[in-house]
Amino acid sequence: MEELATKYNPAEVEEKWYQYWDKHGMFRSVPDQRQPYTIVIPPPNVTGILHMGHMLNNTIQDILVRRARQEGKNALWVPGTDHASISTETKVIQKLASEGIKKTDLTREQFLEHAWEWTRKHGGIILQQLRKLGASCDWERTAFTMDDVRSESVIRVFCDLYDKGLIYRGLRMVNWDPQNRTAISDDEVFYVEEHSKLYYLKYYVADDDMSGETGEEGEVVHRDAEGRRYAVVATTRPETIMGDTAMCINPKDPKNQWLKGKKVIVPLVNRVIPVIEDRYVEIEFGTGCLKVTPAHDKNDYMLGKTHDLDTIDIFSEDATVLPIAAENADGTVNPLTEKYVGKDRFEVREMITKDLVDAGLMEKIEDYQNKVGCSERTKVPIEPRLSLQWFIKMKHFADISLSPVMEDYIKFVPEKYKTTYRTWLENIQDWCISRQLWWGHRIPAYYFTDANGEQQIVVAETPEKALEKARAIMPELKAEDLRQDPDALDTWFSSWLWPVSLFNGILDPGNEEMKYYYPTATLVTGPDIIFFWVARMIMAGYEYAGDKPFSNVYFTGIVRDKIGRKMSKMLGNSPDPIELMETYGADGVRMGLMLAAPAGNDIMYDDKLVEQGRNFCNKIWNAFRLVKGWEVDDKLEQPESSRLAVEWFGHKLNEALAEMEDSFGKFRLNEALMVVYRLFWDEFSSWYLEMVKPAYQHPIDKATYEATLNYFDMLLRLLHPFMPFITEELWQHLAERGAEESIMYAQVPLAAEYDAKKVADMEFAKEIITGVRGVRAQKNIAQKEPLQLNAVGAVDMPLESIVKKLANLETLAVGAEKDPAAATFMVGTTEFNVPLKAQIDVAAELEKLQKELTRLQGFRAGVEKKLSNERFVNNAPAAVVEVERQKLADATSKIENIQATIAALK
RNA sequence: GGGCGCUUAGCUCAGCUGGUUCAGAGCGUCUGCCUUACAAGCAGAGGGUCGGGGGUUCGAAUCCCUCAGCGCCCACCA
Repeated sequence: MEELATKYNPAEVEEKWYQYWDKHGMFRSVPDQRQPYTIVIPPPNVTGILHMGHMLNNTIQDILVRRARQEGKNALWVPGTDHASISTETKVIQKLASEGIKKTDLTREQFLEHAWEWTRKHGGIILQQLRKLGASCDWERTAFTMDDVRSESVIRVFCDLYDKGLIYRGLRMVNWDPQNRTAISDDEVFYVEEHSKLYYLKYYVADDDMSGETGEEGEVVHRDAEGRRYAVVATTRPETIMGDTAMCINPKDPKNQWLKGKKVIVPLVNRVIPVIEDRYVEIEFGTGCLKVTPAHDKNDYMLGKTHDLDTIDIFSEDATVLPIAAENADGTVNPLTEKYVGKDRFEVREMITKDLVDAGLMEKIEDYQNKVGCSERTKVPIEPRLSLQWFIKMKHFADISLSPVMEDYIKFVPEKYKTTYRTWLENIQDWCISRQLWWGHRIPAYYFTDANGEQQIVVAETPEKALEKARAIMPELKAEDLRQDPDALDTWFSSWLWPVSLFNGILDPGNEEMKYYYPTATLVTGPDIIFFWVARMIMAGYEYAGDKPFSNVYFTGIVRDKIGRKMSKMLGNSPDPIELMETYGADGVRMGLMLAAPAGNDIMYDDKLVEQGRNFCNKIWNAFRLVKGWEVDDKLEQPESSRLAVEWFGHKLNEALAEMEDSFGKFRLNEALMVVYRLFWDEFSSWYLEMVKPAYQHPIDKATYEATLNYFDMLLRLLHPFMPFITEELWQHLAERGAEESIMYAQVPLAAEYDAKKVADMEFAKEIITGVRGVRAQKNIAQKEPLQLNAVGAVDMPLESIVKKLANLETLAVGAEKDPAAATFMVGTTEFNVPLKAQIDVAAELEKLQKELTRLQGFRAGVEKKLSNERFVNNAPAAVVEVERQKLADATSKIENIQATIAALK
């Protein structure tokens, strides 16, 4: 074997083994007799690049998949990407803009060609980056939400739900970006603090009889010089008065009781509108009177629906036809507004304010600080507008998806998200699935005008089928008379089918792959998309595959920087994952992330973590160098100490195996990692290897050597899911391996029974060794210098040979007398002493003993107090009382021992 | 405003169906070591009245109440 460097060099190793695995099809899975273990990747944006969140998420998935493989399961991890309609379309628009091309200058087909080109150019980078991380995906199965199977699945599901009556077209208040002339999602709206005005407008009472001279107690009645009564409404948007269709008061508002049942006149517009009552209105805000403009405000729209109000849109060209065509939805007002027509909304605000003041209809204007929703992309204030959108009725889906999670048929980790899930389902709203975008799956709805001049809609998978359906209504219809809906579907409408569509379960229900791989085992994702994605996959899973899509959902945390801020481009606080892997190795990065990542907890990223990971790689590497450097002598007899060490580590290993199995079962991957980390570093390297290590340039016996290689092999297998590269490298070096062997398929050992007594015996021995080392450190005695050790009184010493070796003792005497001239330490109730050639520092020794004595006396007093409490002795279980008695006895014996030592020293 | 959760060593977190696994782990800190596997290391050491207060109990980090601080989600004041 070639000489191994003292430092592990990940770069050389990682590339080599990834290609080896890939070349030999080791990630490939096809159905067979084994139990399946399936994970579908949360598809990253096709044009995205790897960030720290991906690193964490995909490391977890890889660990689960690799572990399952080593448990003998047929593990499959399906990769793929998401077309991410909004973000991709935005990027393409930006790119075109940089070339001086506007989206509106292009036809749909031309634009989509640009989008596909963009996707081809940038797509798949992220999948390449996942390979660097070691992701063991079955790349032959790589899917894309807009490839043929997935697209057809989406369209089929849309048609199916439409036929089932679960999809409908309805009005919805959208966030309209007047500059881009498109609706944007709530997530793309950001709020900015703005200095604005609060306008107090006069709404005169219609047909006022001017009665009620003072009004009731607490009422606030405004009157003008002629005695006519009016209400005052506070608004930040006076220009919308043209869309007012009601005024609203809180029925419990004492100030405005007199307005109940009245009608009022919209200032300037002179339209008569009713006064309605709704508890939604804040009594304390402004005057307690709210103008209601259902077409231009979300809440007003809700009020309008509840109270059956008219809707007047002041922006669309024809206020009665919805939705508004994009070309006249640029924020200018429509002919309904008479003198203001064609003017921009902000210009209109100024004009109307002046007109109101001139007409004496403005009570007052106050300065006001409020938040205005703006488009993330164009930065202009968004305009809430009504438009026709496509919706899915969610009641049915909520009904089928609640109990599986609540009853743990689908298990959430951590469990707290069950509550979040339930709350959402219980208050579910219909899902708006149309987006005013081109990039995505185009809605398969087709419009035409029938013989009566009425608009008709048909929904079908292809234009041909749509024409067929349309001709059933209007036989003479031609293909060109059919107009397809221009909108695309919400990206989540393809994502929610992902676990089913990946196995072609939509187009070919009940196929062999579906039967074998579905339901999948575990979904690994962030809690931020529990509604957008997780819940909806559960719905679609039941609707289209008749069962849950996955058995477990592991919610990861968010990767933050070390002071708790989210990683973001703007802050520049996110390390580049690729650079990180180049610096610390993929294994080091994986390990560092996992150490700090309990399920559902955010992780505070710090370079220290990946440093620890890298250091651990190096530790493994060097332990391997030691073991592989040993000369074996077949004739050499196994020393007693080695025999005992080998026996002990077998028990220790099984103890750790049981802990790891438990941790994996609970998805506590960081704990499983910590167990194996300590097993390798502390128990194996620091203790075991030191126990069996032959003297310098001496050979080792065969039995010990082979046992050690075997343990090393087992440890590498246990570590492999966390650190795939270094473990493969060393596993291959550890023994002669076949041409297509891999640790990926080396089975992880199952936890067997172990003897806790043997483990405890070693702990006792270790404490003695540590005690001697402590004496050496204190007295400045080199490890090379052999010492004598005496145990005072009788004590069982089954691991004497190991203690002698590691503590470097020439003698270990049991049953010795106290020695005032020796350095002492206690292990349990046994006192040990090390006779010293040099004079010991009596004063220092006394001080140390006195301190310990004081502590023990305090401890004993506490126990005595407890035991003298009758209620404790009578009420506590016998076992607990017995434990206390034992504590008392131990403490007493220790105290006597120390007192004797003190006396002897004096 | 509605809901959920958190507060334990300098940092990140376990422990929370009450009682020797009850005060733990990793990292960091301090001291001494370049001891031929590893200074990305070895050996040793120190460090917390479990956010404050009250209660239940023989017994509370663990259960209940309350106060303070922090975080997340949802709905957002015209």
